[in-house]
This record gives sequence, structure tokens and C-alpha cells, in this order.
Amino acid sequence: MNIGEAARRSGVSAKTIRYYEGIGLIPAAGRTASGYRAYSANEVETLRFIQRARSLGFSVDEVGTLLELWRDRSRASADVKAVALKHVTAIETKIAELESIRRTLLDLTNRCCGDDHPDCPILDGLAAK
Amino acid sequence: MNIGEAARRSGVSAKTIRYYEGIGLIPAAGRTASGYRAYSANEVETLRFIQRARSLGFSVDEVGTLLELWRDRSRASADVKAVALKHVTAIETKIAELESIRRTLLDLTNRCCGDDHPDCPILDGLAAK
DNA sequence: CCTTGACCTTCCAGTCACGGGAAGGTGAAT
DNA sequence: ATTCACCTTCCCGTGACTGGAAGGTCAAGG
Repeated sequence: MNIGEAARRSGVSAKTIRYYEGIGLIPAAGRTASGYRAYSANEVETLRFIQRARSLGFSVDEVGTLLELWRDRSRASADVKAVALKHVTAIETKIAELESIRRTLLDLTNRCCGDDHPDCPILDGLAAK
Repeated sequence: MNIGEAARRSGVSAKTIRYYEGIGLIPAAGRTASGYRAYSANEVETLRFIQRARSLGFSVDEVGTLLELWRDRSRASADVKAVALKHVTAIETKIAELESIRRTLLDLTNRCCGDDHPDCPILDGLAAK
């Protein structure tokens, strides 16, 4: 299977597959006689794993760790859970930051009448505190 | 006032001030005879404005727009409000994404007992759907 | 047999918003 | 005269890609 087909089946773009190979996240794919990369169903499965992990916000580094655990049959599920829970904490921190920002912005925008006049509590709020 | 002092008073690092000057977000600062950048209280105020806007998650580009509006005495507050509300929408989208991810991850981690055994619903969830 | 078009290859550059660090000049105090 | 903190410009690296150039390959149609 060529890289384009692997990309279609995995949801990871050809460009990104090559990138993952370049940084060592996945081993270098086999090649046809003419130099085209060739992928097996197994490798596509790995790419799908990576795609799902990335879509859950894991960094490429964390995905590397998850891949290792995935391939390691003697892993402890506690190790996987630790990675996932650490990520959950990071996400919750980020959500809290965004909600704080959201509250501040809504407070400012609610106080701004938003008409033709120049007076603007939003700019005032940014200018001084 | 030297750049270091301006940095301390504005909360924007000296490195970042030079960067902002380089990309044209702020006009080039005046210079002393020996080539040091010199800042007035006014310029520090601008930097503080930028710092607050950035800390609310506005992109540097959006900050540029806000700065223009700030300096434009004939602005309509509606224009400012539009920028702010667009940003609020973007933030709310981001929050929704993160909460969706959080729910998925918590669902997976709750089903993973996290002990010495290799069986792991988290990896299974990433591997297939 | 030739061409067309859709593939594939490598490599370089750009994104965003900076931070690190090198190499060298300046200012003020000791 | 020296020390030391400050300043200058310059280029490189970050994360996770995406875009694009220049060129090779493959299968089908004329």
C-alpha cells in the first residue's frame, strides 16, 4: 500500500506520516523497488492509534510513550493510566485558564454598549487596572 | 528608561519588546547616543496594554487591531466589542473541545483499573473504535 | 510509443510567539 | 583599571506540522 492509501485509511496525512518517520515516532517504512514507501495493515493500525491519541491532545512525545506501552505486552496498566491522568490534569488546568479568561472577557464585553461612540470599557480594562 | 526597566514595569520581557518592535507591533523606540533603546512612561503603558491583551489570549495580530482602536479616538466601541466577542467564541469552542477530550479520557481511565496487569481499556480505546 | 495526470520522492522554508545564547559594546561604581 | 550589570545584533531552536519546488514513477488512453 502506498503512502497516500495509508494516509486515507489512517486519517494521518502523507506529509505527517513522513514527518513521524523522520522524527522516529514510527520506524522507517519498507520501500518498493522504485523507492515508494510501502505500508501494511499493521502499520496503518499504528497510524490510526497515533491519530486517535493526537486527537485526544497527547503530545507526539506522549504518543511515543503510549506506543511503547501498547507494544509492550508486559506493561502495567498503571503506567498507561498515569500518562492519561497526567494529561487529564493538564487539560483541566487549561480549561480553568480559558474559563477565567472567558469570564473576564464577558465581564468587559457586557459593560461595553458596542455602538458608534468611542467610549469602551474593554479598551479601558486593557489599558489600566 | 532602558529596555530592562521598561520590561520590569510592563511585564513584557526585553527580548519580547525587541521582538514586537521587529514585527512592527510597536514603533521603533528612540535611542540614546550609545544606541540603547529609550522608553517613556507612555510607551510602557502601551506595553502593559499589550501584556494584558496577550494574557487574555488575543493573538499578536488581534493585539495590533486593538492597539489601533485604542489609539483611534474616533473608533466605534462596536468594533472593539466585535473583536472581543469573536475571541470569546474562539475560547468557548476551545473549551468545548477540551471538555469533550476530558470526558473521553475520564471514561477510559475510569475503566482502567491501573494495576500491574497489562490489560488496559485506555490502550484498547486508542487502538480501535 | 507518447503523453497525461495522479501519484511518489527529497529538501527547504514558513508558521506562532517567542527564548537561549554567542559575541561584543556601554555605564556606573569601586 | 576593573568589575559587573546592562545593552546591542545575530542566528538557532521550539512543536507539529503545512506548503511548495523540482524531479522521478506508474497506469491508462490515444
